[in-house]
Amino acid sequence: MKSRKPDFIILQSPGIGAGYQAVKEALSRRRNLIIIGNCSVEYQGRARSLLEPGERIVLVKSDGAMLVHRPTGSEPVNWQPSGCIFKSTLLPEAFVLRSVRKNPDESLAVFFTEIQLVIAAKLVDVGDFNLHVSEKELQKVIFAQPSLLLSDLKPITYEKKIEPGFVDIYGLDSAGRLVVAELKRVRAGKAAVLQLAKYVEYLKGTTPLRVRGVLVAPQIAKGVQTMVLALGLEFIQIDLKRFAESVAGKKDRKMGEFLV
Amino acid sequence: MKSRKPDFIILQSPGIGAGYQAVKEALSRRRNLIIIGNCSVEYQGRARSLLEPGERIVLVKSDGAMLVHRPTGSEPVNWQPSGCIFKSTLLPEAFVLRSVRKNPDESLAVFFTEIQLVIAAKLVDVGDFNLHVSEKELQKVIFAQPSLLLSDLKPITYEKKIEPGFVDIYGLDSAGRLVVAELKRVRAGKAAVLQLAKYVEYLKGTTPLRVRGVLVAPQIAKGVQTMVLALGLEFIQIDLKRFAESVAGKKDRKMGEFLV
DNA sequence: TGCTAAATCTCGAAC
DNA sequence: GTTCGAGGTTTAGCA
Repeated sequence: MKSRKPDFIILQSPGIGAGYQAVKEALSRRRNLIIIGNCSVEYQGRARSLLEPGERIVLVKSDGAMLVHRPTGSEPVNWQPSGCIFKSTLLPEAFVLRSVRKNPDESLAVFFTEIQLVIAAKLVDVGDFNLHVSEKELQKVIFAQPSLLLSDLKPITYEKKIEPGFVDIYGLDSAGRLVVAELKRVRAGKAAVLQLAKYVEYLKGTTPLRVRGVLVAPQIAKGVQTMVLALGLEFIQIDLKRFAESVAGKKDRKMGEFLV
Repeated sequence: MKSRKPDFIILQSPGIGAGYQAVKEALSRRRNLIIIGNCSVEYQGRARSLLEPGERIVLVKSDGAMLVHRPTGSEPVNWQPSGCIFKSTLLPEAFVLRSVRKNPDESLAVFFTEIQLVIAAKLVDVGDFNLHVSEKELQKVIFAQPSLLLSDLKPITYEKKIEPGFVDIYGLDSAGRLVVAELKRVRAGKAAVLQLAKYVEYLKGTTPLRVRGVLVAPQIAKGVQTMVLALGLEFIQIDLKRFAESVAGKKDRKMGEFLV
């Protein structure tokens, strides 16, 4: 196991002057920065916000992204995306870290009156990230193996653009009907049914074929099943785990091809 | 200026054994935790993901929220919301931090093979957070001062539930017409117009009154103006800054009432 | 650049 | 607990 010499700067309770210097230095070196301290925060841009003083964790990433985290909650209370420009200022009683971007015009300012900790670190991270079984992957799997959905489905295309939106799966069944499938990775609700109905209605006006609207999801919200029937649509329940296995199988095959 | 004695534990390159001990201790004490180290990450739940090894910043908050941040990007690569249950395990070559929750059934596991830094901190943060000029605030301001929108508007209610959705503002004008206003804080697009049209069509079927559909936004997407006219609707441009001032005014008044 | 739809969306409120 | 809609949504994929 190879170990890397840590490239860290750690300052404990440096005071706002030394903290300011360390942050400025870290920003110019494009280090990852963690600042813990008492601060208030102002945001101005698409909206405005004001956060009264308190102890927070401020993350500044090497690409310029900035996050202000309170001690609880999974979401940052304030943030700025990557690609922003920083301005740090030392005032008599506070160190101000300001991040600005254009389009949209937004600015985030953190006023530190007390700094408990500054960490500047150079992190190396080139690991691959893979997320499986997105809706798009579902589309591809069903397109490649339509029998997983309907035994007699001959898919024509997926992600087909029609006037009201994008149809997930578009094909023909053995009875010559046009099949329009709306896929949901999560429980299908009213909105999904209405979307499908919209597609079906539109297509009825553009083709002489009979149109078959199929809602595909692992689950359907209660009460929505009756709506499906009332609108002359179908609901097909799928098992995401089975599809995940199909995705894995496809990936393995692809990897095998790559290795040949 | 009052200063608080920092309640910190800082461990630099503790090794996975000592790191494991420190993390376990910090979790049991409900501290905020920052772990920097080389790790791989597995997520399983609504989807699945696998993140290959690399150096990351892992945040664990006192309410059980957990975030895995790569050195770039404003969003965490993996996360788990607050209220999760942690299980930490020490393996021969890795320290595993696992967060589990039910409903939905999800688990996130971080495998540290190297720990560069562990910080456990007790943070105090009770500062108020105020976000101004949200869509809801717009509604309230217009409801309180309808003349900002239309000189002759008598609002009846806002956030009115009708069959196709929620009408932002609902009122009468001096000509006795039912006014339905759809508010957008950002540039209004096709979707906003269609939503408004849907509301107007629905209401025409439920009232003998004439119905006046008003789209309210700081800007309108190009080409959408013609659609507004074609559908017999109106577009009213507003200045968000003016409304922000009204919001501020309202807040001041409220604060004044509070102080009396 | 702009638009559309998805997201492990998250968050809150109403029912 | 479920559902529904908003969000400084963000993000990714195309036209």
